Amino acid sequence: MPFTYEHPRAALAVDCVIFGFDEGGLKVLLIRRGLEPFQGRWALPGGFVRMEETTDQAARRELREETGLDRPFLEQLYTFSDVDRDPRERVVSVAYFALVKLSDHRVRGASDAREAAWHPVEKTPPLAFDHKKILASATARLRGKVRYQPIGFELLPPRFTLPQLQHLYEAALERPLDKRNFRKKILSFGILVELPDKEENVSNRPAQLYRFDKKAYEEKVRAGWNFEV
Amino acid sequence: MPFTYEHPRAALAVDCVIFGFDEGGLKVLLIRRGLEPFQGRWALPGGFVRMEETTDQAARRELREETGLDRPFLEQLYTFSDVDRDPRERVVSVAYFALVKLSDHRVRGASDAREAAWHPVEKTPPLAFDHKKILASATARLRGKVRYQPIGFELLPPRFTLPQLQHLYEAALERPLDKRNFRKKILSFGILVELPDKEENVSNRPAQLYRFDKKAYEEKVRAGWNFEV
DNA sequence: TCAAAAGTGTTCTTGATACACCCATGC
DNA sequence: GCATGGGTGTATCAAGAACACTTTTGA
Repeated sequence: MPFTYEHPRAALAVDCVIFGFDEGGLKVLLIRRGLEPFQGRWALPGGFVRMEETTDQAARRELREETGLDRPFLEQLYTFSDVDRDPRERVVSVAYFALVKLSDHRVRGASDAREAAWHPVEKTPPLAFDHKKILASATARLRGKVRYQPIGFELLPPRFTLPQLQHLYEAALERPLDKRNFRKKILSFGILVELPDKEENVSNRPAQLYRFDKKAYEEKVRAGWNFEV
Repeated sequence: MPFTYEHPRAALAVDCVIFGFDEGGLKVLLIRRGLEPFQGRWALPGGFVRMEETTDQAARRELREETGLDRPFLEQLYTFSDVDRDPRERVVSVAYFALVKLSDHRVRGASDAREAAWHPVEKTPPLAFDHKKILASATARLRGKVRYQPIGFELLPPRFTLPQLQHLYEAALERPLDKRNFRKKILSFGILVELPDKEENVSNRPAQLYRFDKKAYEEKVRAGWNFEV
């Protein structure tokens, strides 16, 4: 129910599309709503913006509350303002786009009052509000972004293999990539460091482990490099 | 001065970065403020979002009020929410990015109470609020967008020459382009129609006039074409 | 020894870049 | 006839795409 105003104003909220990645592919973090409207439905984590914080700060706060992570990759996505997107009253929502390492993070889940879970991006349950639209917009952004910015490293654990990275790219771009060309390209960027170890406990040839060289990456960004895949 | 609320809420505004192009280069439409704060300073055209309209509709309304144009190219840019971006009270602004044909349009200018004028993008006067930041964000978007979407046609008159188009690209990308390679590339897209006429009243060889073939363009977008310059 | 996934080079094709001279017009 | 900007083609180089076999491990 709306508050009473001298002149009514829209409420301002943030919603976060939080992507993760594991063997099962791209995942998005959803919360099951405990209250009306849309009670019992899954929704993007979000909440109202406080008077003393920016929308960025609000998104970061939500993200910390839901995932416990402090410095995730986070950027503003788009502002959704359909007049009736919330049945209670006018709520304008600034959507954010976040990438987290599933390895870092265990969802708070049932310990909290709310139920939270990772869902495969390509088959989410019905969502509350206009969150289906927001999610579609976020996956489009992910697909676009992955092509020219090496954001894959935000989603993978600190030590990862090239096949893992390739699967991530294939999931984001929704098309298969040639193994040899992919390796050639990625390694040519010079932002991966080969580690002394290999994958363990696999029943096939173990893959080489790498880590992302953030320093080298930032150098090359400054030097105007282009990381188009 | 803020209204009185049970719980205070931010006000919601839109600001429009409206680009035009003529012989002098890229221009942006600015309004000189008649009221405090920032009285007398130049600012981006904008205003508050009404309860019964989306931010898109509010931006379109502002644009129509300032330029008289009805169907300009318009897209959402970014939402600016710094707590003290407006000295009066908390105002969150959704910025929009618009392209108009200067040929279509004469600024309402002094007829209105407000003074409005086109300023060269690369040397604008000091701006009110955080509008310098918004403008910088818009020019970055323009530079990025021009590379893969033929938005040049939104800024040029219905009939234009290839040298005009090239100058526009050079202004947006802030670097010179090779004439022959540019023509080859642009014509290869197959979205320009050669008109029967040539430029007039020039003291040199008159340039061929073209028009943009919107139908062909939309066909090719559907077919998955790529218009990277 | 078999199954499963990792790793490795070369060829071909395509698109990007670099570059210099003649042409049409107004004055 | 001269100054001004418009218009044209080719050769070189770099990057992207296609493609098949050998290697390492656990079972």
